Amino acid sequence: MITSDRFAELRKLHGPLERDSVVEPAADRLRNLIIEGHLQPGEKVPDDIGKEYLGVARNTQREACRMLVHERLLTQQLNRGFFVRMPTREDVGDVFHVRRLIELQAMRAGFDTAGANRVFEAVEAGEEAKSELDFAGVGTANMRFHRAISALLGSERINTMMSQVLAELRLVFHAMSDAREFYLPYLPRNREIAETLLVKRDAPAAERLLTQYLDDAERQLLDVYPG
Amino acid sequence: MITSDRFAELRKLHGPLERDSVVEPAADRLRNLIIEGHLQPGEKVPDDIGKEYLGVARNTQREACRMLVHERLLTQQLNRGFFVRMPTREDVGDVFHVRRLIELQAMRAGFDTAGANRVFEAVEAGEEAKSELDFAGVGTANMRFHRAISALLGSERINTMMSQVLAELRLVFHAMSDAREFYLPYLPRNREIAETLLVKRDAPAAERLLTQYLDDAERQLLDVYPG
DNA sequence: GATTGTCAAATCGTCCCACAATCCTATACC
DNA sequence: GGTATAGGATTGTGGGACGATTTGACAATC
Repeated sequence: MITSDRFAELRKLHGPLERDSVVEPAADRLRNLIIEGHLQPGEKVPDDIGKEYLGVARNTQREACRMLVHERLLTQQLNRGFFVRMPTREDVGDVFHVRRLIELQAMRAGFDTAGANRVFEAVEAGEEAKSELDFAGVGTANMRFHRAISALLGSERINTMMSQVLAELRLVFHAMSDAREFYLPYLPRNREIAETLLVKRDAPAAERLLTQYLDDAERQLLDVYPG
Repeated sequence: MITSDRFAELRKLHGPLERDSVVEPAADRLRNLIIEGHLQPGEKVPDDIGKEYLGVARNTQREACRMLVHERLLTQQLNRGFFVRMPTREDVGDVFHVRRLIELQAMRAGFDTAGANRVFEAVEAGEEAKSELDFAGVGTANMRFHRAISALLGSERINTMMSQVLAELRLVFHAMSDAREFYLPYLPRNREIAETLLVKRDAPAAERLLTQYLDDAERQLLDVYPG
């Protein structure tokens, strides 16, 4: 259940909302609330977090929610309101389907040093988070790694697709009881993939590694994810 | 410039708006207005088509517009309102980038008879439209063909991505002066691709054909598309 | 004649309130 | 114990208000 205190508290933490347009930043905040798990999958998004946390009117919050519905982070049930999306097992399969399509193809794309750097930065961010036992950070870094990988394709559209798909995947983790350490064993594999592709420049091998990675992650996830 | 008469006229044509939720159907109508070219790229979407054409309040129309911004059909300029998106040349390149990613991969996917049927239905719809000199119909059928192709991948997410990308491509055509007959020469190639893939079952050959198709279409488009 | 400055009208972004439709809950009844 | 029902809460949408911003015209200045 959601209490007003919670949002008053968060609002105090994040400060008031200030920028030119109001809807986008409001949507950003809501998105973060969801991605970081402050709003659990299945949980209702009350109609007036707007006033309490975001400091925007009901209409405005609705616009923001509508955007997040479009991003598959929320669902809307008529006359019942907005809820944090609860991905099904099929959704998980589909997410990995898309990831295979994009990420494996990215292995075959060319790359420049800037792109390679972003990949390695993500790898290192993950390892650093691991050393600090910052599990949320590990998850974020992992997302970043895979976004960096798909960014090698150099398509703005694909980047946003990938961001959305990975955000949706976060919902899956928040819907599981114990997902904290899920990504830990995958960190070394991230590095291996990065080095195979970007240093050794053995794309086919990297593709095989990534295929294994995705297969393993999907299976492991589906093993514990409730229907 | 937009006149009220125009929307009154369209409203009479399309009838009043009726369904459970109101925003989605309103967005659907706006989307059609754009896809069918009644609203030209670059044109402003007045803040109150809502009342005049959609029969919804300003707030509601805003929500609908916001959705279409998310679909890349509209852009929003602060304090100036919503405009039909005007794709750049880079956008065109990126659209084809995504299409290659998806459609070429679809050549390698398996398929069932239902999927194959949808492809051939689209091919035939195109040929029929051609025989009736219905150029708009040819364009629609072509969209349908490529959606059917990418649907072979069997991913809900990819289907919607593809729909969006193709809708965006329509903007490109509406932004050109003379795009009527653009797709005519591509109809036989659609059939050839379909038969190579689904009847002869020569996926590599189909992939080559489709690669050629996409390369040609992109080049031909960029040749005439203004910067 | 071109640039700049000013001002009014139009439009936009947002908030606020109203009200019907719907859902939720708890109480009463069988 | 289960079902019906009434009342309250919440949602979806309409419509208006108001400040902020843009736009376009017109005057002032270089």
